[in-house]
Amino acid sequence: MASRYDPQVAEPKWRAAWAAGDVYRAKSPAEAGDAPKAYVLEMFPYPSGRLHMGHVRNYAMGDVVARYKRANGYNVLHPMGWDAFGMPAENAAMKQNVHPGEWTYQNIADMRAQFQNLGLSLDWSREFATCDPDYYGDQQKIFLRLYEKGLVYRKASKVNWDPVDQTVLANEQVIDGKGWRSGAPVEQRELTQWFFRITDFAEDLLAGLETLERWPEKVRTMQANWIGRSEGLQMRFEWAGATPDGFTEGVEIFTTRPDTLYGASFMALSPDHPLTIQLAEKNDALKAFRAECAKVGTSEEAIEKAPKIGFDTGLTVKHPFEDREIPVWVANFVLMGYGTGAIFGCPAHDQRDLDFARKYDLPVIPVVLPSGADAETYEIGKEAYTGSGQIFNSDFLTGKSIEDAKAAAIKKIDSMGLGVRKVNYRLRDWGVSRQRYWGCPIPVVHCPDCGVVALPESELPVRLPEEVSFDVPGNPLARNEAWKSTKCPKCGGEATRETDTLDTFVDSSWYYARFASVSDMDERAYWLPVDQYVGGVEHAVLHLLYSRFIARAMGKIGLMDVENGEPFAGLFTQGMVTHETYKDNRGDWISPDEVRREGDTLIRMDTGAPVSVGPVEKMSKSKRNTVDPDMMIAQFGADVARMFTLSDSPPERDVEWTQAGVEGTARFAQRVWALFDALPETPTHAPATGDSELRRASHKSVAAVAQAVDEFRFNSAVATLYEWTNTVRKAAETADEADLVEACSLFSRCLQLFMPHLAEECWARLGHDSLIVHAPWPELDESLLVDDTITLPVQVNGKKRAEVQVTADAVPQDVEALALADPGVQPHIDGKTVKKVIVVPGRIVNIVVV
RNA sequence: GCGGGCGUGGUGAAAUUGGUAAACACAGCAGACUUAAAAUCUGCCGGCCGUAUGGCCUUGCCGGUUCAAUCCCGGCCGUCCGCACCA
Repeated sequence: MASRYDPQVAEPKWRAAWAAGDVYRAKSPAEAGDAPKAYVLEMFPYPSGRLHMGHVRNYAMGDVVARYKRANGYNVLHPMGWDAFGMPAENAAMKQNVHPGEWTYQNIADMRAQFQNLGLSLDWSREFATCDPDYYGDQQKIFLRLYEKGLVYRKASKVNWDPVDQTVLANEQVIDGKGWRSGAPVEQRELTQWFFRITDFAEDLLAGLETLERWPEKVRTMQANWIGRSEGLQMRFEWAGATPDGFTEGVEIFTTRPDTLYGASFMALSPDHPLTIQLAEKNDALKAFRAECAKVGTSEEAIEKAPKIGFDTGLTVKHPFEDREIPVWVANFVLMGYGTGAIFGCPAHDQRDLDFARKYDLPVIPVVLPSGADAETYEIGKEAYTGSGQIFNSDFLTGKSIEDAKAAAIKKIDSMGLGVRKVNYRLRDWGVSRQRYWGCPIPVVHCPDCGVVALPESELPVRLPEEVSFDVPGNPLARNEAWKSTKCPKCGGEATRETDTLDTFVDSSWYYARFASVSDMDERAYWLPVDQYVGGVEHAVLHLLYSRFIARAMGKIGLMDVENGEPFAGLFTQGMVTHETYKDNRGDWISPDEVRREGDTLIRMDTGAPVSVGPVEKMSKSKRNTVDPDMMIAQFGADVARMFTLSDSPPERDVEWTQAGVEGTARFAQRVWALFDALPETPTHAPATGDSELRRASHKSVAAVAQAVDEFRFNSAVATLYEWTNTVRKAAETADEADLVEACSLFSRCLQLFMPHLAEECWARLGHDSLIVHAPWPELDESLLVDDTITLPVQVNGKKRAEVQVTADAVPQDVEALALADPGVQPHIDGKTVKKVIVVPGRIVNIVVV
């Protein structure tokens, strides 16, 4: 009597066996001996309290790699922990009047239980949460050492202020002018903040991208653009007329187009330029103009639509090469944050400058001549010319190419002592101060006598106070007088603690090193870098850039040592899990489990109201199109849920969760079991010999699965498993027992990567006492991977007309003769001239006739 | 505006990267088993013509290179993503 596979019975049983054997614990370098190491890591989760399908897919992918590496003899580190600081805990505290720590640790307990139900091959012995004092205490140590090295500093600056979360945001965390978490329009505020000197590493972070061969091109491009290197000239324009106080030297500008200096027709200062601010103090009209500029929002649309406006200061500067004066304006499109906050305008060859010049009737002087244009008649209309060409109207630069002219202009300016070649970066230093409670306290104190004083390491960790209230908005630490008041470590006098906490992205930028070892650098050096990192693209310039920076910075203070400073040697960015969306006739979002299909239409289960199907979108609470992993595990088992997230789409692409699809995967699990169930009671493990179709198919399938997994093509690996199952089922009736048992043995070891519980069940059914997780990856019989005879398609003028059977080593002449004689080919070449016959050995024959 | 990706059956997709387009799966259709349903199994399943052997067409559109193009080149169209007043 055939039995059904019951995941509800089998899965807990095997998880218990794995736990009892502690089978996923990473070995120490000494225990590992000669085995190579493999550090496989998925981006650790925020403990929101609920697992979602995106987690399942993410961790299932990492698990395939970890299991594959383990089977191939690697010493694998595959840890799990929690990115546990952050706003949601404080929001919960405000809403539910619960301590953020209590809320967080409860969520961690809940999610850990959910994770454990997935049967992932995780080493839980290294688990930690970033809100553990042990962890953030070490982070404070890192902070202090970076401070000592000058890689951390404090300065007053305009910062992005999120009015909803009531905190500062880093540039990377402002998306379209809105806070990345709250979605609220970000305001500019002047605050004294802590910064990490990431710009010190701009060049290195950019150069390092070249070495990351196992990273997606897309992510590398995004980071390169974010770092935004540009080469140019930084130079000074000297005053022609009046000289403002404090600016006797002139005005510094940065340009990437020194070749167009002869086209300069105005200079523009940022509204926030120190000179502008100084002038505005004595000039009400300019003051009003600055206020006008400040009114324009920071949102994408606002900037896009903002008209270019300017204010003539009445000041003039000298052209460096010519005897002429250039007016100095203030213009709203010049940013204080880039270059020097001042530019020279060359309207002919820059669209913004042209728009500005046309509006204020400033000269437009073309100096780059497109090839084919006539220098006498060439004019600029509404569009600036930014293409290639030859320099003209430019004295000593005339006739040169743009590149040559740039070099010549820089050389000349340099020799005149007015400026130097300069590389500028778009990247800004990383502002890490956050005015929040639930984060890592910054370990310094403010002393009225000594100023900012770093705490000695012996006083770490600086713990968060337990007593905390969220009755009023703002930072609870700032009004916690008992916690704030302390002694200055330098003079012993009364002092107050720093109340800013660190951006939670600091927590996540070194956690992978903490998994490798708590303090022992030897083990950190052994495990790092992470060999395979898996996570979402949304961190392309946030977490992934910060981590690359911190890895380098920690290298400087002796706490990390990785080649090229790169913490992640391989990166894979996975797609999301999506689902159809549903709305009822009132326009409310409906959850999939409230919807029932009746014939061709969908209705609400409770009211019977019609339901309309919307677009397939990322699973989200707001659209209510989520599917709960726990429910899926209860219904189908963890193996099926995991398998399905990998089966239908390439891993980097989104996968649509469908009920029918999961049911298909569940049927597959049953077919697999039926196959093993039908084996003899005690299968004999006589070595399989010979070259039966089944053996050939099986060995080829193992090779195909291995290759697909190597290349992160899990959907293809799954398709191979499906196809292989069909083959074995068809062969089962007639196959030799040894061949059949061998096929099942090979199959179960491949299946283990995707459906580990079922694979264990199958392995046990084959009569093994040991666990399949200890089974090595199968050795292949190479001779079975190549066929003795092959079928070649025969084309006539590119159209397939027949097939011929040939031996694998047949010489082209024989193949050609066979093809020409084939009855299927004959009618198509009869009466025509065979011009040429192309024989591609092992591939195809093409006969060209006229 | 700049940069990048993608476009293949009703659907998700595959194609050893120049060599038989549509593997595998979902949905659908037909049949077997069943009193019936579910489950399971078998067959069909890109389009057009044809009872059929078979023929013609087909990888967003147009063109090119080649014996041969989903793959390479040029030009369009659509779509998604990233960046964006960065001098």
